[in-house]
Amino acid sequence: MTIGIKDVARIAGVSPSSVSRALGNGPISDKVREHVLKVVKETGYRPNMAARRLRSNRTKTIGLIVADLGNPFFTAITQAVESAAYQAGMRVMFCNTGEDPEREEMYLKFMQEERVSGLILAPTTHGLKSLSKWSFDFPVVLIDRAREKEKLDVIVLDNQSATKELVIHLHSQGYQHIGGLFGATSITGEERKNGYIDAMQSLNLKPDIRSVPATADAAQKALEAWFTEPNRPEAVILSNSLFTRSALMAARATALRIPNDIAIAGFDDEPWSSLVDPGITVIRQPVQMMGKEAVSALIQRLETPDAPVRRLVLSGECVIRGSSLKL
Amino acid sequence: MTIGIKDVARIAGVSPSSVSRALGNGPISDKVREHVLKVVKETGYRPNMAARRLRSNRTKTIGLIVADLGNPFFTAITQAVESAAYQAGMRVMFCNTGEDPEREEMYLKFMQEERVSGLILAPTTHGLKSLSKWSFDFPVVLIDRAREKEKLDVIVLDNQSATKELVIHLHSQGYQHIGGLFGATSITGEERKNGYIDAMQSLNLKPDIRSVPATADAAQKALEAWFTEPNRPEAVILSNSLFTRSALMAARATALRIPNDIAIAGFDDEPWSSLVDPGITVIRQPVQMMGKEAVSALIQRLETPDAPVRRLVLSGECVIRGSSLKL
DNA sequence: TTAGACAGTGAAAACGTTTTCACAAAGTTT
DNA sequence: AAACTTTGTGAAAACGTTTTCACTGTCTAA
Repeated sequence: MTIGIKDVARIAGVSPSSVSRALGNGPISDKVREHVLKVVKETGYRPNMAARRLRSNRTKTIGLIVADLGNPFFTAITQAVESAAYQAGMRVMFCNTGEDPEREEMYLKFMQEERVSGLILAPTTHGLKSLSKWSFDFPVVLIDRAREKEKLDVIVLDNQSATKELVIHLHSQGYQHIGGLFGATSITGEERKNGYIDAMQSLNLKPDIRSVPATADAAQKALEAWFTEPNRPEAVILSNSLFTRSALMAARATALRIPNDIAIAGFDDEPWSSLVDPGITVIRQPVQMMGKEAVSALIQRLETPDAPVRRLVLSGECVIRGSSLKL
Repeated sequence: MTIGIKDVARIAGVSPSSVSRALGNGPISDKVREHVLKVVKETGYRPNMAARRLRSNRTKTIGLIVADLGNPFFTAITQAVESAAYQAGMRVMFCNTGEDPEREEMYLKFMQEERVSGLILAPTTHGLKSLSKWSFDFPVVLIDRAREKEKLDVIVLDNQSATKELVIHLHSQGYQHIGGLFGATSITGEERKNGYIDAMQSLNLKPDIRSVPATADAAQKALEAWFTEPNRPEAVILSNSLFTRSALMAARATALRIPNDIAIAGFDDEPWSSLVDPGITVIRQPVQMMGKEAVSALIQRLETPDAPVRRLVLSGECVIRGSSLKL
């Protein structure tokens, strides 16, 4: 038998309405408020969120759907979103699709059933493309993954420029045959691939591309094969940190030294990027800011639903380490 | 204007009760069920979870509170719990305390307000000690962090034995002066410390201990100082992967070679543990199983609330790599 | 003083479901 | 054929809050 608002009201000698007002910020005298809050504390009363949400029709909850919690990029996003939401007095309902469109769809439905106030979403490519079929009655902010023209608010990295920077850096070191391994299941991988192609072409270099699903195994297998081909690349760009890890393992398996035999540059600065020897050259993303801005965009959208769509494009920072230098 | 169960009922030409029964598994004829489900699909009706939970008094939601999402151990736990819960037809409400007792308390309150079906908790030391003050009206399972005698179901690693194994391994390599750095804020750190002391004493070695708060910075500072002392240890045991990372950086900062100048062994087998050179000797925890067993324990407890308390102690696996060998 | 505005309060309606209850129709046992 | 069960259905109550509405005083402006 849990204690309800009526019990508190009875004990405090007031009406349930007054208790509700004391807990919220309705019009109430200081005297009654204090007294009620005292009783609330004494009784250990905890409001029933389900009832509260049903009646008030406000959930004060932000949905967050990311594609892969195993990717440190997304755990960092998650932490940033949670902390920003917390500061804004909102809760986060967190879901992880594991790059699986089916689970993504399930969670999207779920968000609708929960009647979240808003949603922050890092969709799979499939999800992104079918997003127009949905009709959400809450604002949606896309994070990390979006196309050029979306009808939603968007927070992304400037993938094109970031990849270009990596290519130019490798080229400036004297590498000519620069390969690229890109994730086939995310729009991010695609954008980075395009940036790579552009950059290579403007340097009069011939692009050399492989695409694989976003799993460490697939990447490693592809890389090992690639590394043992007769005309393997001198350098390779990896479109995410999972792939970078795989590249290190593939290099080890095929007995290639970094950067002597194969130079390496990738995305996402992880704790271990500087621990391995040589350190890995990476694009560092402003993850904290991305999470914070996503929440902020959502809140702005809630305040002004009809404001024009915002697209925030952030720049990555190129951190150069030994893995990409020419010895 | 979102569509409700009454709208569906009207369109289908039945009563709301029948719609409810068709969606749940109440007694209903196949004919009506099929028809209703068709209308549900056509209209895109999404049940209001708040209303459903309020009336049915069942949330079908598992709360999960972990201490540090930045720690890959906990992201793995989170993934395992989510996947097990999903299979059991339950949702997960996820929270991250960041080792902050205040936030932990807030989230515990929150779980009560949400009326979760059950809670899986990795508490801070503070939270663990004050747990008896709370009265939850749902089952609680402690994961990773619990004392010897808890009145709750528990899933933990055999920290004592695992640490002992590390000590014995280092000793068998010929190391005598083996130090230990342990987290001061978790019971896990404490248990590992005790295991270390026991093992050292039974080998007639003198324990040499440092304790720090569970942050990379604190650990690195402590280690750098330690590594430059005149009688620094020949080998050091780190009680979590954050600390292991810090140890690598501290060794680099003080120009100590691993394992020549300082041998290293720690907890948690992370992707980078084998990528660095030399690879790190670690205790690998059965993370998947821990998450799965936690959900399973919770569900069993829900089914048989009065069954005796279960304490599941799992063994770690010692993975030996170059960082702990004697050259 | 009187009228009007205003602040504080309680009773009761409302939120969108599920569940209880009553009942009719159909089946099953005597 | 009578007396039970069983099955399927709809009306209405119930879940625990917030919000609307009406009302009582108190304060302010004329």
